[in-house]
Amino acid sequence: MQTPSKQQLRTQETQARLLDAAEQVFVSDGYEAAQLDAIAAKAGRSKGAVYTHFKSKEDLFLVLFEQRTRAYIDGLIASLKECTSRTESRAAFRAFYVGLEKDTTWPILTLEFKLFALRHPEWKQRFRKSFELAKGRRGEADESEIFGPLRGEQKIDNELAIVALGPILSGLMLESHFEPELLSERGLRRILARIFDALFPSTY
Amino acid sequence: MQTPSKQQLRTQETQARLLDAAEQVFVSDGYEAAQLDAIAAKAGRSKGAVYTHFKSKEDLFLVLFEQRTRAYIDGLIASLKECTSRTESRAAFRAFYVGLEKDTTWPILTLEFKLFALRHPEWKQRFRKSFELAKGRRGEADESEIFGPLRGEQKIDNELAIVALGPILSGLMLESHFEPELLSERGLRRILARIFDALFPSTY
DNA sequence: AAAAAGATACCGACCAGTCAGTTTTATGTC
DNA sequence: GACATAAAACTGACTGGTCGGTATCTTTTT
Repeated sequence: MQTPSKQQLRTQETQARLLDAAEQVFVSDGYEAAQLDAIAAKAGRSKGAVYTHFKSKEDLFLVLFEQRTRAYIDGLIASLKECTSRTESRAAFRAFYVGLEKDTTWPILTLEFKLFALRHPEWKQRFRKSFELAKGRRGEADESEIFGPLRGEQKIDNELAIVALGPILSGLMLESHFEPELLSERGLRRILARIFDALFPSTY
Repeated sequence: MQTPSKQQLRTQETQARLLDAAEQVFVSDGYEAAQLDAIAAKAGRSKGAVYTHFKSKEDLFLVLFEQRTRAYIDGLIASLKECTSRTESRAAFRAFYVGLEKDTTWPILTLEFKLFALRHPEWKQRFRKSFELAKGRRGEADESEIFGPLRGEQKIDNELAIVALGPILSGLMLESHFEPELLSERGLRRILARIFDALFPSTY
């Protein structure tokens, strides 16, 4: 891998800036209300720059989705790779999930992505691609069978639990804005931990 | 209470039609993308009619929120009122909550409401009013102390659990569109039941 | 006859997307 | 190295469609 040219660096820099700015604006205003001018300004660029790097507002949003989903999965995989025993894996998974309560952006962003996908069936295919990529990589990591060798109902419950974690976090995160005392950082951690332990009993 | 005049009936009819149409369009398109023309058309009225009954698009949305929140709480209270024992109350609450998985509109609508409130702090006051009304009525119903006489940590965990239920349902409902096999109606019921039982143990 | 509900045509602000022109980087050639 | 030329990144002004809101007129109810 050779050192990137000045132009490649420039491109990377601008794209990263635009994606970061887009993330902020999409989360705080929502996809529809988000303005490309605002995103560009926050990135220290002009709207024209957006269009040299992305095909459209929708494309920018989808690339952001793909990029962030990959990063999220990478983080999860990384924290699982090091584990050697099943108990260790479970603890790492639990810590990763419960620790997400500190990130106020990601849970809302995923909500926005899913609402968008729901309402733009023409992009569903592209979303599915990322979902399945993520699923595949999680599957790989799960070769070690973190939760088990499971069969029948147990296996289904486990899969159910895995797909449920993210949405539950998103829902709670959003609610925390309206119940700041109860769903404080501490409260969130507490209830997330309870839910995790209920969905993933430490012994089967 | 005297029989309503023809005009009052007309008004009620139109408002109900507009609110029903608004609910559908807001859910399927999202607040920002929803068009008043579309809402009016779906209600068999014109945009002008919207403005004889509501101050603005925002007002329509907020009235819808207030109306639906009241209806939701009414439903919950009604199913609790009949109970005489604590076990009965718990079962009724559980059935009510787990049964919500059949309603695909309400969970998404609440998401939309909360995202709106998050992004329009100028309306936060009006939202809070409805939230507190709902909370108050739930408190009344809870005079029978459905979940027990609780103290300390237990009491906090119980309150946490109560506010968590709704958002969890919303998150899962949204996710079910992307995991239709796992989060089928049956799958949803199953995981909702598990979560409920974990958050509200039948014995303390 | 007057007041309320509703329809329709219209306006103006807003904003995604475009385009012509400028700056920056890459690729030569001597 | 200096200089020319092309290509890519970027800017800023502009445009055209969209849609919340309004004003005027018609219909229904009192």
